[in-house]
Amino acid sequence: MAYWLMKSEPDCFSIDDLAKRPNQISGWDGVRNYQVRNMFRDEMRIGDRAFFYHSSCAEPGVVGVMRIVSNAYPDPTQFDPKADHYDPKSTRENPRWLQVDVQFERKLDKPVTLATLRAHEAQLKGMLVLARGSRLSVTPVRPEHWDYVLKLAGE
DNA sequence: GCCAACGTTGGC
DNA sequence: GCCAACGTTGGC
Repeated sequence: MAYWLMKSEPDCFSIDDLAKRPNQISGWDGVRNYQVRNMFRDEMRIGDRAFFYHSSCAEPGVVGVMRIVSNAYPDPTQFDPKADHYDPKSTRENPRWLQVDVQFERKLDKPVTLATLRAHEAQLKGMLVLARGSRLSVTPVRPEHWDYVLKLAGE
């Protein structure tokens, strides 16, 4: 089983939004980055765990844990002219963008803010979300980093 | 709102 | 294939 970190702007889709979905499952749609698409397709597997990370907000950081519950499949929003992430160059015969389904597992008792992560940079050396200029919305997390972040959350 | 960093596009 | 222009991300 692999570990991941997945960013979302809480104004757009927060961990509480995920927890309120039927069965607490949602498609992780809207990804329009080839590296992330390839990770969905080639590396992510059902049963993997992911941190839910709130970005572009007052307190960016890790706020909860979720589970990957589907394989990669075409993101339907790419075909919808009214959707924010509509891609006119993508077709149903040859879809360009993929998504996976995620299921809410739990919120952290104590969210781990970006500032806290940075304060522990020595122990989290190599964690991609801390890398300078890192903009990927989905990144792999090493098991030792996963455990350490949970420790920072008081677990 | 600013701006650094980075990805994508498209002319050549 | 190069690279300038442009768009996006995301912390601050």
